[in-house]
Amino acid sequence: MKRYSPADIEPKWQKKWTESRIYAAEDFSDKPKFVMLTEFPYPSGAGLHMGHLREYTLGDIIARYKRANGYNVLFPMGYDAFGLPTENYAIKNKISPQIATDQNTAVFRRQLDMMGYSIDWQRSFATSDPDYYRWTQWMFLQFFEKGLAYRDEIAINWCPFCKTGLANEEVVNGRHERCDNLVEKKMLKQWMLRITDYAERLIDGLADVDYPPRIADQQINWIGKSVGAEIDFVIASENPPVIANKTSSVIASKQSMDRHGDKSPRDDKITVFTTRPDTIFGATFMVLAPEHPLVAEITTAEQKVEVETYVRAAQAKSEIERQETDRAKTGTFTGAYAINPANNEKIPIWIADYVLMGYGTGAIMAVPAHDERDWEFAKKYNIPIVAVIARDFGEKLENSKQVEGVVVIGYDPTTKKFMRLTNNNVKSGWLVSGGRDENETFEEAARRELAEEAGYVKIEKLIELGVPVYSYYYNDNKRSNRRSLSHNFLAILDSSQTTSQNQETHEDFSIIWDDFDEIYKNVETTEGGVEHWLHALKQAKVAVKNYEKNEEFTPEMFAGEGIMINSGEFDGQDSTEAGKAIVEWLAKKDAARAKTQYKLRDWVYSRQHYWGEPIPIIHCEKHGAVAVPDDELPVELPPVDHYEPTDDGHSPLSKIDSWVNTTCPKCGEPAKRETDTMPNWAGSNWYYLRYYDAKNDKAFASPEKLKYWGMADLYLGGMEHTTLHLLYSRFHHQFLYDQGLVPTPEPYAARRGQGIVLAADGRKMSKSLNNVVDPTPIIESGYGADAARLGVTFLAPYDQTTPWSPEAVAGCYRFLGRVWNLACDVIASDAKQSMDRHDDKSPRDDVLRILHQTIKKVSDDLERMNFNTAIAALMEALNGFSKDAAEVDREMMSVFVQLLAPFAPHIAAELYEELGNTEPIEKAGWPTWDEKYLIEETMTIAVQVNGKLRGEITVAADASEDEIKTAAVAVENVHSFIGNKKPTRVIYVPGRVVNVVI
RNA sequence: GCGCGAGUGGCGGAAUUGGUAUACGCGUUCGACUUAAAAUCGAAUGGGGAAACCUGUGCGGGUUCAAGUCCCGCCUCGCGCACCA
Repeated sequence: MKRYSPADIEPKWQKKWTESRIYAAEDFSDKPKFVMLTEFPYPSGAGLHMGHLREYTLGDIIARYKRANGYNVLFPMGYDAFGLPTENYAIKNKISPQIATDQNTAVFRRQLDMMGYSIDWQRSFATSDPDYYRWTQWMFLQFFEKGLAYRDEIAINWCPFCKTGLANEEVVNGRHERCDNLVEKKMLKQWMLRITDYAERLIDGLADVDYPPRIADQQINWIGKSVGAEIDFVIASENPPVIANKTSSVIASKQSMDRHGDKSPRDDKITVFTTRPDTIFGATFMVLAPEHPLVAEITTAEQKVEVETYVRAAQAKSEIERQETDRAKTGTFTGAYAINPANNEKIPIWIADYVLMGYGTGAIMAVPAHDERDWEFAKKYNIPIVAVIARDFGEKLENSKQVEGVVVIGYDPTTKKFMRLTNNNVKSGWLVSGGRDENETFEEAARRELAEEAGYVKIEKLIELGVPVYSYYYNDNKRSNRRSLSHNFLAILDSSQTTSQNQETHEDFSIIWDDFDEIYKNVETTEGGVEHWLHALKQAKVAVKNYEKNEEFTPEMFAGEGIMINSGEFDGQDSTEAGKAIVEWLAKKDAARAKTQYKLRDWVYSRQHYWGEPIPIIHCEKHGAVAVPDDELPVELPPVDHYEPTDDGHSPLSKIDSWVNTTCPKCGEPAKRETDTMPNWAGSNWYYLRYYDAKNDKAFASPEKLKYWGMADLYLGGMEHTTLHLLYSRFHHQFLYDQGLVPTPEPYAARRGQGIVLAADGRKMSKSLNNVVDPTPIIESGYGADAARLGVTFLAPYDQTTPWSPEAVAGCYRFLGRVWNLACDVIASDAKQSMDRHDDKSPRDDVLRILHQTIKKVSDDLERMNFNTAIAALMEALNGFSKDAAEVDREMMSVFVQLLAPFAPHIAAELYEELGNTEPIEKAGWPTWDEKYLIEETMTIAVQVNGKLRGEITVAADASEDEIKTAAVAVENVHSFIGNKKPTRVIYVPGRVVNVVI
């Protein structure tokens, strides 16, 4: 035979496969079915890239492996053809998008064929085929009829470069994910899909499918579920709102002028959404988003100019600017007040751009003690901070009796040292602390304890260290559990009193003065729960710093759960429980209701472009938006002279009067067609279903075939689609399921994301960096498709982002050349009819063992999708074979080639035939291993002394544990390490290692 | 800031339940073949050391006869989200 030459054998086999249709999937086959779905390509002008190569090669490996294992495999392919890139390509090259699509899909088809993929091409289509998008439009009308497709005029994301509206998911860091241009806000009347109705289902459905955690987490995160409550705050009536005049158009609205005059107090309320109703007693102000409709109504005359200025400034800020999180908080007071429904306190209403109109109600109750943003804001504008949740330290103890007390940290400003008490044990110490007596304030208790325990009475300044804390302990004397509410104080001592006086009650205590780090460490060594002391010390450190800078001490912000304080009847309750109780309590007064919020927004479904599915709606003056009747579908794209998008928010279709003007399907009166088209994602929402019945012209697919094929068993795709296509198509499918149109609640049984192939320099491949590697030239340069397939698979685990390595393909090519040469040798010699040779430990046994080990390893690795290590195992096997090449016969070589076939199908098919097999390799099934060939006569065991490797022993496979241990100790090197010491233990791990412990 | 993941030779990466760290490939060095080069084949290859041996999986501790793997505390990088109340 000749040398290995992929250029000769690959096209030959590709032609055979196409002609024999050997990879066609069979509807209703008796075999178990397996749908291997890969994301279909967007047929851009650039052709197949490395990402495609990796994804489709992985898909093909699995498809071929499953087929060999007896599955009826559907491995389909289509084209996601509608959308901006094709339109831009067409405009640039002055051809129609249809022609551009035809040209590009032809290129893709040729390139995919070159790779030898086992695709069932009978079922292929492009989403821009009218036969296909007829059903895309039909499905849109199902949403429309159920009220899940609706029109709304809202401020949407607008890409000024692409001149189209975008969905939320298409905006990444304020930029359009496709063209990377900054996105603007624009008011447009848009078609929307009510994906928010499915928010809960989209989360719940993840429990029933096999997605990697990072994908499921990312979707859950994006949906952004928050459980909380809506609470109404009545606007205080003694501040009559000013009537805005006509010139102040920024905040004046017609509505506000109309509504002023006759309003009941109940109407004048601001509804907020909060996840922390438990903190409501600490709501010391409210904040409205600058765009909030009530801003104009409530602003007082004195504040009008300031508020208008602020609102204007907020509007002028770009989305990017408003999203910068490290920006200092800004805002302005409206002059109005609201009543906190929990405690009837009058609290000021501010506006600030850290509150977003697009989430919740666009208004918040601000609780500065327990929310970082509110805390920053309150600090800046000197708004009171009221703590209503106390930190809860240590483990909760049952049946605790509540006690109250103080902790006092003494500080000497002259020496800058902190005080601790101790007795004989100098290592540890404690802080001044004690219970509060009846009729005594906490501050009085603090002064008394400091005097009694430490003997200090002159205090320059006593500072309460923020929020009181709870801690738990067991009281030895009373033999019961205690829960202690402790107020913490920093006592800045008066420098005129340099030594302790009056130390009456506890003369056995002595005082130690420490630097902060020391006292922190020494208190820490005290037995028992001192967490709350450490917390108090940290607070004291901050307070000292403030004191030295002559600043007020601002209590810390605490956003966690804890115990209720300053909250009326709810005091002492656990905040989690109290939150629910407060909502119920307010609900009885009709001032609150439980509410779940999602970050997910409804899906902006309109695009102002030519190359997409026309939205099949007719606008009639009498009947409004009317669905195009089913028998008139598809609404085909009319030919146009200019495809360029316009700036006015309308698609080029709007310019074709003959197309736009039609009649109303309901009344026959003149009417106009909708001129917006659907987004790129519309076609990919359901394409997998079309593969099940691609030629059907009565339905998008027949119920029988939908039922037979069911869910896609494995869906391989890019991580970048997790919150785009993957989320959208799950929503779309769930809706179809609810209408009884598909038999499964989820579209994909399992999802895996392949990693990105970076350029060899470790950066992303991009035209601008000029580091793009195309797969096709690699094949054409002589390495061939098989080497390219091996190369991209061998690089790294399939789901890992990794740099491309041209040398890896060269290495794989060498490997295939060696496989080829070995097979040639086997065929040429042909002498070894030596199946019967069974000497002990013959070379033939070695070769057989290697073969069966490899069958096992490759099978296991393929099941776990460890493709790179499966290839390594094949390489190892070849290395082993090469050592005893004379022992390898045709049968063994055929099995090896079968194992190679999913990865490198062309060379495998060729060699399988050359090795004398009459049936094609596709009919050969998958090899199985026999355990009896795996058994070795001897085994090598490592010998350690105290866990360090000191030698090796080779023993018979059936040697007893005692024999092995004896042999291990006898090893000369081991012996020298043991010397005359006696081993205390000898540990034997079967088949692995002996460890001698001395 | 929040969520997820990862740190192992010169490089990509291996390592079932804790059990001989660096499989496999690339690169490098030496050798064979050759007039020569390429291709191919063979050998070596974590670091230090002549060797015995020491040392070594991001850093610091811990558990264990034994730690890349488990626990505690950090650091760095990547991805996603980000003023979401």
